[in-house]
Amino acid sequence: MPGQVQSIARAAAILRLLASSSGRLGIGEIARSLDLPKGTAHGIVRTLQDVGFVEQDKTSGKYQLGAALLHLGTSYLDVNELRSRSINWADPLAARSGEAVRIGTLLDGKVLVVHHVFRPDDTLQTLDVGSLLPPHATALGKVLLAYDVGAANTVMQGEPEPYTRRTLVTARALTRALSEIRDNGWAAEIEEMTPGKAGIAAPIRGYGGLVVGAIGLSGPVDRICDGSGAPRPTLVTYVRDAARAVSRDLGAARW
Amino acid sequence: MPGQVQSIARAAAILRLLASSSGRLGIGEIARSLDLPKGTAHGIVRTLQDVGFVEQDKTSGKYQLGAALLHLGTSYLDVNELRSRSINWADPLAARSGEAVRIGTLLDGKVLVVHHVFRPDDTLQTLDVGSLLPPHATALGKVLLAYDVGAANTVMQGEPEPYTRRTLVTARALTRALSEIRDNGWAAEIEEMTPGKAGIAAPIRGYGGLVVGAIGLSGPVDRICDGSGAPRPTLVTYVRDAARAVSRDLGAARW
DNA sequence: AACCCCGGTCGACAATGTCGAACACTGTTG
DNA sequence: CAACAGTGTTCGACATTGTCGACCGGGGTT
Repeated sequence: MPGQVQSIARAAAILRLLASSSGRLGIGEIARSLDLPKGTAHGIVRTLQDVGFVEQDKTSGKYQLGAALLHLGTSYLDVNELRSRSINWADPLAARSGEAVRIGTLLDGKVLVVHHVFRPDDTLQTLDVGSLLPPHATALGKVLLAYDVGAANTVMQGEPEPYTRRTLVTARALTRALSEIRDNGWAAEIEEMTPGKAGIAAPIRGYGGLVVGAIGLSGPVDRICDGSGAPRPTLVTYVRDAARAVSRDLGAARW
Repeated sequence: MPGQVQSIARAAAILRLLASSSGRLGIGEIARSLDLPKGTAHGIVRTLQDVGFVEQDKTSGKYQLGAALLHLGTSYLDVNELRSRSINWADPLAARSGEAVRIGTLLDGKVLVVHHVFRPDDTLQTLDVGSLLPPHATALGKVLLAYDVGAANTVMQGEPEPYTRRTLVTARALTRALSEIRDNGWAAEIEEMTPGKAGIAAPIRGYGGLVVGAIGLSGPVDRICDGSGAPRPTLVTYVRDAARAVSRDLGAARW
């Protein structure tokens, strides 16, 4: 495979940098972070500004992401087949379970939320479509890792952040959990990300049976789990049924 | 101002092309649309694919927007000051008025929705944060045009699409409407976009008094307007109050 | 089997982007 | 009050870099 177009790769790196370091960055900081000459960085940023991908704060002179990206991002949602097929099944799942439903896919080793249905009868929730969740501490993420050995290895190379006492951080614990998920066909997460919260998720398969995403619900641990501390079987069934339905819509043969 | 970085400008054009022609495009179509040699287009697209901005459908070989854009888009929302300052005031406005509230800004001569609060007690609504609205047929858009002569001229150069019989399409009608909006300090739209729907909007000013966005509500015409067909004064006051509050938060001196 | 369209590859050429020094400006510091 | 340390920005010479068009291999269709 021939090489990349250097300037475009650099432009993308600048955009990612601006996205990660939430807030505004000066041209000097950008150049330093990416190890580029200031002049070069400036040229790239200027064209990104011309096309609306970054904006410049007039008073401070610093740069931030631009409005054009918002439209591109939502345009992605329009063509994303995983999302469009999921919508029909996510709403019923939320209604039946009474919990918030999210659909995610793997992006760069993390979980990208492509759809989100609020918990019924609860208003104050923030939409987190487009946000990235940690793969090792969410039910969605663990499902996705279970069926993507490459990503799973990458996560275990790094140091998984311990959000709570129950977060799986060692490679041993993660490997065992993922293997169990593969056997069961679904994953649970109980207070591994936030105390008092739990989640259940199952894999969504696309054409050819490949896992292309995951669907899951999350809520207070005392509603997700039964008295013995295990996920309620009825909820698990709901989630798995929804996952199978979406998979069927996506053209997965018989899952 | 020195020139742009050619390849980046081209890459941006490809992304916009993919966003507009909703669906997948082949490399040939891309090259033809932008008048580029196939080889060149391929190199750019390949790089965009490597950074996750476009994805390729394995079976058809066609390209579409990639997942990384979704995250960049929402990252933009996180740093967007207009949006973050608006949120505190959009919810109360929706609650007081009982209607859906939207906040928009001008992008490329169209209205980009940066925040959206659903109408209270109504569930089935689709979130249109990130979507583009026509400037000449929405209350938000007319407000923004009224305070941006450049964009207003551009819109009038083109041929404004007539959505309904009441849509303003001639330069004369638009110019008069915008002038009136400037005098009043707010705008209304009654069945100019969709029959049976109406909206009210007011300008949001940033530091220095410049108009940086607009806030408005929309709903069924019989709830927005009173018996005589004019927008209800109480609703207009609500909207203007909210716009002033946001402007104050943004640092506009006395508006 | 001949054809046409597709996406992908390759290598030569020069247009293109890169680079580092210099500029104008601001706010701070001695 | 001047020197300084920052900032974002400009410029022009150089050669790296991306562009370009012909060519390859494969699927469909005719």
